[in-house]
Amino acid sequence: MASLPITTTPNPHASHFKPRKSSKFASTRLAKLQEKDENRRSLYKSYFHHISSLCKDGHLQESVHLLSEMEFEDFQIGPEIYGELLQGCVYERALHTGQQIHARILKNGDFFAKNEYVETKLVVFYAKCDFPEVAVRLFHRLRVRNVFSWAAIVGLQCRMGFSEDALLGFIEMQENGVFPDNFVLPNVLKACGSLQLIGFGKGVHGYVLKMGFGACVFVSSSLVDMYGKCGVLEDARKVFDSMIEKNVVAWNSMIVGYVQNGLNQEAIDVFYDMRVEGIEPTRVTVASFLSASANLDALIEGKQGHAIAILSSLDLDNILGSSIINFYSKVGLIEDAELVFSRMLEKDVVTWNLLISSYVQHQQVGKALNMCHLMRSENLRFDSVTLSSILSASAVTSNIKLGKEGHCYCIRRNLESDVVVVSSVIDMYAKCERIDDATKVFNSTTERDLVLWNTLLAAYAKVGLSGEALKLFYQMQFDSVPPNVISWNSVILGFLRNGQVNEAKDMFSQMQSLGFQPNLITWTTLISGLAQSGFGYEAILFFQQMQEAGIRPGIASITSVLLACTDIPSLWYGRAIHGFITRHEFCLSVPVATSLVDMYAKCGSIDEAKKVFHMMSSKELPIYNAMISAYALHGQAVEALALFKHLQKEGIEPDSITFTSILSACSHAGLVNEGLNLFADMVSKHNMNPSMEHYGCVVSLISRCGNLDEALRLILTMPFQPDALILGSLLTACREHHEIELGEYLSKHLFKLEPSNSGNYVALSNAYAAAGRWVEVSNMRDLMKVRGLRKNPGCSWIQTGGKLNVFVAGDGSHPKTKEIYAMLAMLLSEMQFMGYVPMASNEENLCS
DNA sequence: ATAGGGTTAG
Repeated sequence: MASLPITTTPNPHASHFKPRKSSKFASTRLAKLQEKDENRRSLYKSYFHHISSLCKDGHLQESVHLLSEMEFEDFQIGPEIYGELLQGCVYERALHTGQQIHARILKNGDFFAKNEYVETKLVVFYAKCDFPEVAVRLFHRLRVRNVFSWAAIVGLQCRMGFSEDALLGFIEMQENGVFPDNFVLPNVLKACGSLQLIGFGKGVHGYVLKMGFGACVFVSSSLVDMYGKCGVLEDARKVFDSMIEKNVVAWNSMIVGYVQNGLNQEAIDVFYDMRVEGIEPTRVTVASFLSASANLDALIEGKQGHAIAILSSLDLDNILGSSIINFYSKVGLIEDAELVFSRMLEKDVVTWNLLISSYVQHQQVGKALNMCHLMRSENLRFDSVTLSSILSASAVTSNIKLGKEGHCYCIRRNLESDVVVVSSVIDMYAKCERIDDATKVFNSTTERDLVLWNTLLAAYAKVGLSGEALKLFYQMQFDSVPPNVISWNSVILGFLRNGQVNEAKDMFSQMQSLGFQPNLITWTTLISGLAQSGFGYEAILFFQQMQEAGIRPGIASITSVLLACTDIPSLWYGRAIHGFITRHEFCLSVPVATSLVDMYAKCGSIDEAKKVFHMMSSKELPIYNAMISAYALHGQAVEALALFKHLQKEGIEPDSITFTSILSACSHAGLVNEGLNLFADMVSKHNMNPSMEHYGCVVSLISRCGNLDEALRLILTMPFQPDALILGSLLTACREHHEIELGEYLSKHLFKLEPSNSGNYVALSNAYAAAGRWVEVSNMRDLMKVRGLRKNPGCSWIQTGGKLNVFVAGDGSHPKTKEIYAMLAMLLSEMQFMGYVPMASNEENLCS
């Protein structure tokens, strides 16, 4: 490389030597001297060659030793020797030795120090040793800045991350008449890449072609890399394809370019082409290929990558090792990730972080925290990535204590300036139901990226703060952060969670008209939200539209649409969707099978529920729970109890949901003793704290047997404030047992608790109806109207209206029979007017 | 000249 002409006269002082006397004596003396001089000169030459080859072979100390020998022999040392030594220091990155040589140069005076060759070499040396202060100072003192010193300084700026300065240097050297060569250009292109200055990069590309550097593999590989970093993969590919001679780096740059732009399949294709060409992969190749495999969840490819790494006996450094660990954790093979981790000799923060985040993502929070402790005992500090994982662990387990500790750590270590960390903090507070703290942290941030906005948006959406969510949605656009699909999905979810179905549908059509493609999650949000708000039929329609839009449903959309079938309820649609699942070869996973059992049970076909249940070869707790609950719903308490016993025989520990189902089975069947025994077992044998729901079952069990006082006592002694559901079940019992006074008392509370729950109004109306207090019944209906309560096919007004009809006026003897029929007929037409298709039971009730 | 990790929506 640096092949500056070496001074032809080894000793610079020799040229100043002039003989003064011309006598014969003098001339023999002169001849002797000249001979001696000749000897010294050849000795000098041999020293020089010796030093030079020692430096090239990396024997720096020996060559410095020779330098000392020469100084001792009183040789005048020329620039080329210092040059060789400094070059040796550059190879070895031997800063200290180089500084010693620098000192010797200075000691020898200006003549050497001001030599262009030596000066340039010093700049190159300090630059390559990443010593910018000295390198830049020496560079500025240079009288002549040649292409070598420019290259060194541009390269240094590039390495230090001062990309702008590197580009300014590139411009300045040209202004000074120095033409950038194939050593400067890769650095310039790297700077363009890291600044994503595609325009500048294209200009440099033009210069490359004009000056004929296109044939240099270093320059062309850098062009591929630059285009890749700027995201212009077509141009990267063009340069790559035009390369006559491609080395590994060129191939690697192409692969890396694809991976970094999410074109993982393309990266894999290039990798295979490279294999076909017989190019030996390097660690960079395999690491990038593994990234692509990890991103695609490509199990076979990734395993091949690991095998290639072993077969090519690439050593397992931090980066290759991390890539392998990353691949195994992304595809869920944690044991393999652990194995690679244990085989790595030197682990850094990234390696540890990978395993920690992998544990968190697979819900193994205990293991993750354990790894954190081990990492600390290895004297490695947590960085922002570690903290993101810890905060995420706190979020998934709703562990506010751990979350706060994590937040405090971030404050102490100044990690909260990292947007990703702040997003994790906000998400943690949101998931721990501290929405105010989440807002507070959000407001304290100055730099907000899309994910940060989306995190708070999602937090508001989840709890149904649709107004706040919408405000945030507009505010982010005001702050010139354009929303993405996730933002839209959150706004839609916010409306649905707040019961604003029309607004949600509105947002859905708005996003489409603005060119956003709804994705699987958008559709699932809508289907699930509609199903949960009692719009089962619409949910099914959306499910159908989703097929038309060419989106393949996921597990969540299938379970949601099955929930929609239970909401209508429609066995017909339920069966159709079951057929769809089978036709589209969805495997009968536990959540899908569970939803199917639930759907069949709630749509009235316990036999089909049983069929699905028995189809599952390996049964897990959720499906047992669904089946027990199915039996409960169908009043088959004996079967429910048998299944409950069977499940325990299988060694499966019942959970809180199991007890809810089995208690509700007892409650429906009026099995008071069994129910109370199970309730006692749950507390004493299974060490569970009964939830409100469990109390609810027991309350309804006792109260339906007519023991309303006992039920009320239980409500008053339980460790919760009674919720609407539990008061509602007592209210229902009041209706059945004609306890109007207690009913009215409970209703007052209920209307305060849940002013929009029509069920409560209906229950009280029914109690009034049972007592023949028709004025109150009609008052209740008006009250509902005034409060704007919705009526839909699921609204118990219609259903209980029907029941009421049978209950009170069934024999036609009641004096108000006619009015009741009129009211029911009106309800039915009102329902049809609102666009609902009446269910068979509505009409049946009316006819009876 | 090329290389590894963390955050948001059902």
